[in-house]
Amino acid sequence: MASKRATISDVASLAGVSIATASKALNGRQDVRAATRERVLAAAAELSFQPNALARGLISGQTRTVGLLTSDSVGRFGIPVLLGAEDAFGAGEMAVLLCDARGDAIREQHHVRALLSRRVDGLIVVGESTNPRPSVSKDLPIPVVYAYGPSEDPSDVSFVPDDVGAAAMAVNHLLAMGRRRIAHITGPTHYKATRDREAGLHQALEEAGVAQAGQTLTGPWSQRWGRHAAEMLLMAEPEIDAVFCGSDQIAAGFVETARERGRRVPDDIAVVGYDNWEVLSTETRPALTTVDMNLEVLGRTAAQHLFAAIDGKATPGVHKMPCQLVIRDSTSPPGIS
Amino acid sequence: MASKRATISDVASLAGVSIATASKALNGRQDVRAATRERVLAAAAELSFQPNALARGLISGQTRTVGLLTSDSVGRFGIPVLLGAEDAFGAGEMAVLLCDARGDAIREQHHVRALLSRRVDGLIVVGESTNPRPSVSKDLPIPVVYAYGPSEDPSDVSFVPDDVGAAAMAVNHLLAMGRRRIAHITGPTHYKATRDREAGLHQALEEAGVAQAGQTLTGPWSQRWGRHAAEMLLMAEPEIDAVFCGSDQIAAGFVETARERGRRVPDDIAVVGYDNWEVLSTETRPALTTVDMNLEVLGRTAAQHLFAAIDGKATPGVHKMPCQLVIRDSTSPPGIS
DNA sequence: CTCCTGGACTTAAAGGTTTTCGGAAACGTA
DNA sequence: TACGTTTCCGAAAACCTTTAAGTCCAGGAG
Repeated sequence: MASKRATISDVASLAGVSIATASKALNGRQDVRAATRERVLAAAAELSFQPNALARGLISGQTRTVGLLTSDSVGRFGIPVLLGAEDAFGAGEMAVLLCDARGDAIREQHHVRALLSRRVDGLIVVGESTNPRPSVSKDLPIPVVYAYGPSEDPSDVSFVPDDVGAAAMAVNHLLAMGRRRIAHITGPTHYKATRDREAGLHQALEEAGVAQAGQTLTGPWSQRWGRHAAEMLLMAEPEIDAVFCGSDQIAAGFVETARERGRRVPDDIAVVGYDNWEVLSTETRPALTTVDMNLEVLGRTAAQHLFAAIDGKATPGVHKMPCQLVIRDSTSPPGIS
Repeated sequence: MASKRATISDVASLAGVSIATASKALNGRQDVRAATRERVLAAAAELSFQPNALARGLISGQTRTVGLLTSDSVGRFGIPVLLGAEDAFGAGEMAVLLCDARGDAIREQHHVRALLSRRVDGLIVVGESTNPRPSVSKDLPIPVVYAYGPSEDPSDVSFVPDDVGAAAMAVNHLLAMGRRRIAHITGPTHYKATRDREAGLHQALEEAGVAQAGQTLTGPWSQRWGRHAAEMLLMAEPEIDAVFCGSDQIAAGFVETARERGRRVPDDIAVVGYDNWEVLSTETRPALTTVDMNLEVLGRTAAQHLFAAIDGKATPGVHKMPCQLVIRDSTSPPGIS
């Protein structure tokens, strides 16, 4: 459609100057008379000139592009991290090259090579869970930052949510609301998230000198499991006054069954979820108090840190990012709701 | 960390040949003796040579990169489309440059310019709703394909779900199950999706010579609205035996309230949702029969079409992609469930 | 008058790869 | 021996931009 794209030499000849002068004028550098600059700018506008980023990158060695390598395309957790990162980059003039390895190590290596070949300035690897994952490759010529799923190698840079702290915060909230018989329903134990959140629960209970009500119940991350666990729990420990759930899905299931069994939430039993998955947490009745991992902030922070690393200053290690407790009706004091 | 990256001239001198020969050997072209090729390949492997995609793109004019421009980062609908596209590209050697305009036209133009400057080979624009949107720009030197949200300009290429057909299919399913008093609860009328789905409903009812039960109820796309509408509907039209809902959220709300009001689903009232948002459609009781828009397929198709357009053969117009009815328990015949 | 200074502009190299074309060697034929 | 053909390889241009270095000129100082 559009005729051949204009190059800087087209602009230069239209303005009647040399290529070098055109370049200087366009980049706002010294040694160009104001009138000349005007002429060049006018010519560039007329030809709607766009500098070729490839040629520019070839010279400078900087492409102003980063790779974003994700393992779980469809994942609930990868997306916000990705958005946060894209946000941080978009503010400047960075671009994001998106790759999805679908959890396959071979494909991941393939993508890393492709990104290297495209001379990206850095790499963000976002995991599908907070379980540590193999380092993407030992000696890459570019900095790498891990988000959500940390690297196994402690000399890499990783950003993860502070699950332990968040769980403790959630449980402390329940304690502050006067609850003392707190049960725990959560996900599979092969998730580090599960173990971390349980650790946070125990830590908070221990500090307060309160015993956990019943055993921790582990199962899949599903609403169905929340309902099933609710039945078991209400049978085994009928006197509980609070439940800390490992996810909003589990919490939603618990709330539903508790209602059906005639337990009032929050009056009889307070419930805290995890993830702040809005379609669940705001639509249950009552709306769920829940932990928000601030994943967009995490992604943005990871991206900003990648900038720093590109500029030379990296701080290795696993950085724990604070989470936030979103307080809604499911933990209101009795009589308020 | 890693020493300076190897160039083809490093490979050539290590193999003891000229740059031209090295290039030919690496690209598997003629006019190279087998033994020479071996030597070059060995040298490349030893230096772990990666051809510089920038230099390559500069010459060929093809970057093997496409831009993916989305308006609603966080959107439920953009994501699967994006994944499908990424999938189609990843199969070849294409890379995806991701941009999020956050629904801002200015930012969108900015991103288009940046992508053009990076010399992408094509552009996919994914919309946040099926409402037609302004064409991204009149005369772009590269092909553009619109996915989910079509362009206002009929000479552009757009791929959208066939909402009319899908709604008709859903209603025909209800009719086939023997339902005759079918009501409709849906979203805001300023969504084309709402209007299309209602059109499909009417088309199917008319063909069958059946009248709609009550007025169409429109409100927000929320579970809350589903509950509210359910109360109104069960009051106004107590004899309905089926409801076609404009989204799974609305359907989930309806089902919940219907249960509470003592109506059995599906025995008394069959329910069909829309979107197949699994966290809702499979976790309601009973699980929802619902329309799956096959958005990943749509995204993949759009990407494949973009390939074709890059190679010169585009077929303008709005292409309606078929949807699929996922049948679950919420529409089983009475007595089966 | 010469020399110097500094501004405004141009020339040319560099960056890494692909590709065209020409060259050289080896071989067969007359 | 002279010539044509085939096979393999290398020199150099091209892609587009940035930048270091160089040219040219006017004007001021000595």
